[in-house]
Amino acid sequence: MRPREFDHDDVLRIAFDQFWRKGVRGTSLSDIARDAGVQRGSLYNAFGSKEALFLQAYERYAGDYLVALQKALGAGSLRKRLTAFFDLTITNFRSGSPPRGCPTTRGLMELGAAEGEGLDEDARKAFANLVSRITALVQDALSAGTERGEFSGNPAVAALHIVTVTRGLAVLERAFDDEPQLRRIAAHTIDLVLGKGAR
Amino acid sequence: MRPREFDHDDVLRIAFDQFWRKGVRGTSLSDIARDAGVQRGSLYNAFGSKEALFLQAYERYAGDYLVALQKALGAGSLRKRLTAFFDLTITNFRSGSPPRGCPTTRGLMELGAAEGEGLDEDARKAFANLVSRITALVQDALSAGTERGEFSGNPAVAALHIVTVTRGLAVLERAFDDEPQLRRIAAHTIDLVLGKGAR
DNA sequence: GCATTATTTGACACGATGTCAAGAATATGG
DNA sequence: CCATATTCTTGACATCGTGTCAAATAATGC
Repeated sequence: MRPREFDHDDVLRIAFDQFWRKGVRGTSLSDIARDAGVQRGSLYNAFGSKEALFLQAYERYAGDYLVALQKALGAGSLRKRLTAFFDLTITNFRSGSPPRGCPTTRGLMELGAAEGEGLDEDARKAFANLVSRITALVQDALSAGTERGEFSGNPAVAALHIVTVTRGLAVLERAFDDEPQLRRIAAHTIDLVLGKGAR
Repeated sequence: MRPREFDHDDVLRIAFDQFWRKGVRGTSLSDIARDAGVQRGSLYNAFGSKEALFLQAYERYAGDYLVALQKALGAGSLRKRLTAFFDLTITNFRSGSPPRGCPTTRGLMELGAAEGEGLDEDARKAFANLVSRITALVQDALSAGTERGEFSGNPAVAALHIVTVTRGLAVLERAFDDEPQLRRIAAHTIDLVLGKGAR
């Protein structure tokens, strides 16, 4: 067995950074190989394909992201927790270098574009998995809020609605580049969910 | 002046159909040229680039779509109108051939992927324009509902929230392929907005 | 009829993905 | 301690897609 000459995780991080900055489509394996100081063929040997590499890089990121979400959703009043959740989401869209946006959502939409080709299905499942886990976190927070009387609806469908809004924000972000507007929508959503909206 | 040997609109329709079915990335100009019985070079001459062709094909479609939306949002009680709006949106995701989803959202996310390249900006504006027009339609419906006492919030931010949910649904659609779930989220959103939710 | 102008056509350059065979480096077994 | 097997690396190659260009072509206006 010949040992690998590069660090698996380093490459995933470098790849994710490139995908984030230039999009999946706009990033070539040559770019990543150059940045990582690895031969292009080695990447194919280690990861299989560009899509497979993206998925692995993305799952790495998703793990970190979920930890941060869990933290944001676990402290303070329900309103505070939801506010922190949206805040983290929106901040995440706009941190780092342009062109901004949600790497997950963008990547998924790009990958899913091709016609049923196997890995397409893997991408779908990976994303569905992340959405489900986020939804579960939100649902837990709402359930806890229910016990404390801060929320009195159906946590399951309410959580799904909230996650839907965050995905919608990821799309609007790319259209408007208007952070205050995103935050207004987020605040309005929280008001609606908690029933303290001006209606 | 030598006359064009193909019909401009026909090509836009054929192109949009291909983009819809295979995604922007998955469709080559050769595909479109073959389908349209036109030489690839002629497409470049007439439309400039793949992105420009997509944008034109997309604007064609957006026009039709807005007409349908206007119709859906103009009849009956506010609840009926919003229901028709979401219904049209979700049905639109799932009509036609796989891989389904919202052509607008998908296309935009794909196009925006590349790093600031000029046309990127055009795409952003085109999409922002569509979102703004949809939002205006929803806002009008809400305003009318306000006068009739069916709605008592801020139509501007409420409309934006509703449109955000539809964009979120477009994303979730690609992850779950679960129409009833989308409809549940839509119904819940309407309940929240109209204040008749179980909360 | 002729020049003008726009379209068509085919060839070309370039870059990206993915494959492959041959070479190189290490671990394992004798 | 050496030989072999196994894996990684490397560079070449095939294929496809975008976009450009010059030459050929076909109407239109004078």
